[in-house]
Amino acid sequence: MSGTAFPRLDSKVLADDGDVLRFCSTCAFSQACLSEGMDKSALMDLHVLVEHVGPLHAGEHVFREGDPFEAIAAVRAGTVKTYVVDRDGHEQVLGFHLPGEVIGLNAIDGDRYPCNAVALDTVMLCRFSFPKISVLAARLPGLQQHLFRLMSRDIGRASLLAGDYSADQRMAAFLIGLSQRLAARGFSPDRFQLTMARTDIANYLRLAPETVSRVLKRFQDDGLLQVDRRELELLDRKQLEALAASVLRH
Amino acid sequence: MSGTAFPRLDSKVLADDGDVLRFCSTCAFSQACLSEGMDKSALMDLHVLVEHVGPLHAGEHVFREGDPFEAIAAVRAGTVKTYVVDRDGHEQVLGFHLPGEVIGLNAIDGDRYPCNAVALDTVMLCRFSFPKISVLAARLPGLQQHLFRLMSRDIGRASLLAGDYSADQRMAAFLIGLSQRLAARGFSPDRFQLTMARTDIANYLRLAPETVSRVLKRFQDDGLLQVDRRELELLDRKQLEALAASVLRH
DNA sequence: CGGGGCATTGATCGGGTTCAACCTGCGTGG
DNA sequence: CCACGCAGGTTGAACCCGATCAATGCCCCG
Repeated sequence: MSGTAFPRLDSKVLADDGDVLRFCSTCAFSQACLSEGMDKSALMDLHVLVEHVGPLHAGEHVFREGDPFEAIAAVRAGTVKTYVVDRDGHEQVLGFHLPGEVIGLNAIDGDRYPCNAVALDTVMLCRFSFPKISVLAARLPGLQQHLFRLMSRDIGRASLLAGDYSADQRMAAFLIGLSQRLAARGFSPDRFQLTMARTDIANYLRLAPETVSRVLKRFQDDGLLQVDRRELELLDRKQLEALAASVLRH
Repeated sequence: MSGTAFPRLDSKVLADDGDVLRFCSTCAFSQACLSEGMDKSALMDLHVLVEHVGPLHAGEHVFREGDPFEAIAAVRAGTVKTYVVDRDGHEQVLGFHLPGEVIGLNAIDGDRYPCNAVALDTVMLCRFSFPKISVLAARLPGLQQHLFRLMSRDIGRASLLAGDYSADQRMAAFLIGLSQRLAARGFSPDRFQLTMARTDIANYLRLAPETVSRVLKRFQDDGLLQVDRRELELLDRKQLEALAASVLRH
């Protein structure tokens, strides 16, 4: 459980190309590239450099801070938490990564990962060697464009939570954001699981765990949502969106 | 003063190639590309698509939120502030951009600029058409790599201030960061001008302007620095760095 | 049944905001 | 040349949101 999963390559899923393609047809990264103007043969080039990693189980690390940077990865299933730990041992959660989202982009500047990435539940990944995908991106404008966009999006996303918002605004933005991202991947936007612990949410939103509890409770009392342990249902999306608006900048 | 400077092209500086090169030899963007493994002829390709913009004067905008995105720009001289304004009119400062730094990277995902960029003093820019530089990046691995690194760096930088740090830590990190970036561009790391207003610093650090005043005063009383209006001298770098350490993650 | 980790709830505390007044340098016009 | 105005900056006092500390509750798993 303290080992790192990235170096390991689950080679049997690479047994034959047909298998790879079948697997990868569900990989959102490839699909997004397609929509960015890549043709079928280009997609083949992309697929041959994919390594399928997983399943990883809750608590297993994808990579750790300081590991040599070689690859980015697209989440295919599950949730990955990225975080850093400061010298006094406090954990700072950088983000939660759902299926279809890419991790490791913040490592490109530098030869080592600047943060940890850990599976919160059972996680499947597509791993892309960064040197190789760089070379490929030079040949495939659609891929280059896609990478540029992904990184640009992360820059914007990172500044979102930097604002000085109230606990209510932060929590609403977190829930609405989660809902939207899940919806984009075909999951229900109104009923979903919080795959992360309260303390993780708190660390991510820069709040105390107690505050997370209280805000969720108040939201429930006010009829905005229904929460039971990690099961969540959004009841008044309008009002939550209104709260989240200034954070998400609609 | 309410117009946008980006569309305008100061064509006379493009009169002949020699002139462009002379101008651009001071452009940090090109220099960084060189160090990223680009050869001389590749640099020429880069230079022919540069447009030199400026001088812009304090208060003039480089671009505004919602403007169609066409180009990124490297600051050659002066300071550029990027910011957004939320619906209730509160300004949120995203960053200050010194000579050698690139603005507009967060616009790549989307066809419009997601923020405003304004000159804080007299500013000179190198403007790079993004479609053109993308095409060029596909031919020049060094350039592609450089763009990837720039964006990756911004992702990391953006999450820096997202942590919940004390006012002292934020201010120290701001000053040390500024000092380091100025030093990297050949300016004095110990004596420099705060080109931005106190309220800008406050908005950037998510503090009240009053807090910025008080912290600066206390730092001065404690002998950490000397500040007079916008003139600043760092006196005890060690201690400031110690304060800033957890923010800057050394 | 017992234990341990996570979550909730209550009481208190404190850093930073807010509100308000005042200061200070500088440009402007009489 | 000085009075005025004004924007940016500073200082002081009260307040408030969220943190912290402490205790209790609740599941899940052994």
